[in-house]
Amino acid sequence: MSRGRPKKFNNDQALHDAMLVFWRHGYRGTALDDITAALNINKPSLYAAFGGKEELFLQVIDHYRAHILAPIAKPLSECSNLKDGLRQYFRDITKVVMGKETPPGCLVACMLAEECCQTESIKAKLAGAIAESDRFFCHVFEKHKDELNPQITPEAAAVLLVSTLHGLSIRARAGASQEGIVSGASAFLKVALKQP
Amino acid sequence: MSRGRPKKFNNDQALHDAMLVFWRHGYRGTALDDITAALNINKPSLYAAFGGKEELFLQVIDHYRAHILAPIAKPLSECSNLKDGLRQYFRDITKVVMGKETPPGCLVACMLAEECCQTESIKAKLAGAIAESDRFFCHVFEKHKDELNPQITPEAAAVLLVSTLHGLSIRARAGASQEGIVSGASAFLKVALKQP
DNA sequence: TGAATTTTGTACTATTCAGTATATAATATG
DNA sequence: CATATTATATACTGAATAGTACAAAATTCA
Repeated sequence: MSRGRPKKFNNDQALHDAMLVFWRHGYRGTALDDITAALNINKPSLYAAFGGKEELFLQVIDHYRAHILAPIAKPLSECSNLKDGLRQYFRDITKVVMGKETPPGCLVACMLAEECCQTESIKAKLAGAIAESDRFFCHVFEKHKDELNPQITPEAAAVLLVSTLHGLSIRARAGASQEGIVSGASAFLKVALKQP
Repeated sequence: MSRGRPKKFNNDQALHDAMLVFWRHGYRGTALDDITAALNINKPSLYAAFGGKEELFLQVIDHYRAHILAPIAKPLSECSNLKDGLRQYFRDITKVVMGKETPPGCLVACMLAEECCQTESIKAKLAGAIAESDRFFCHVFEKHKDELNPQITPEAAAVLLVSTLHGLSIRARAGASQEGIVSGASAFLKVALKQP
């Protein structure tokens, strides 16, 4: 064990809990005291571990992408059949968007709407996350181009998919029913894939 | 003329200017001092005319819907041809979403992402705005059902359209290029309408 | 055991912000 | 002209908030 008084919290768990607070209350709507209360730690500990509010938030976004988005995306990148792969993906991602186990909506989308015009580093990080989502889905659609509606390119389909999910996030944020979210998601599936 | 000292500002113009401030900086990100500075009035005047921050914001949303959204929607509700009507609508609405003359994104969508879990009255007002958009587009699609992709119902098409625009708002908020926004919008048009 | 080291806990500071009290200015009416 | 009335301007208050100073606690190592 290293020297000095032992830490009473785990950095990764703390990041996860902080994520949930930001996710629910937004960046501006979250006070650092809300976070220290949720994590049951003190402010100096928070600052020592993560830096100030802005730096903490940037790390929260990384955590979100690695621990919430990536596991859902992985099966899609490995699927042999686009239709089934997307179905599974939408099942998983709408569960997140609807906010049954986590706060509603996509964290990236919601925080971007709020904070984009305020803090440049946050805008850049969130914009980067969207760009990577675009690239990911574009790659998936290129790989399965034969299953795509021939009216649209893989690039456009990726933008449409990501935008649809972000729009559904807004809707979930408004308290939309499960039906509303699912109907939007399945509408995308129906029109974006080539019909047999 | 009425008795007493005359007002130095016009309520509607003030609402418009306040809208622009909220639109750019968000609800939490806007200080009342930002608004009084932009309108060149004092806080007691603001309170006398509109009430506190929350009440002012609710009126700003009404103003936005009446003066930004409604004029764009009107031609669509009167068009005889869905394809051309939607094309015109997307031309107009993407101009707003891209934020050339106004701040980027849809005000309703962006403020909902930010403030939904905080202030119940604001959430209700914004959720109501989305519900009305849904109804509007659903009505339009029902009227022109013959032009719609038969894979989807008018209800689902309306949810998909509104969600797509909200998602593109997020994207615009991230600083997306005009191409990115337009490609998403035209992708919707290509897949949502019946192909000739 | 005692010094060095790292984290924790408490208390504090400076700033920002929503909302208000009070006084003053400008107009209409009698 | 005097009074009532309405709006403006300045200054203030109390609460919240990001960030920090400093001392106490807990651990390792010599």
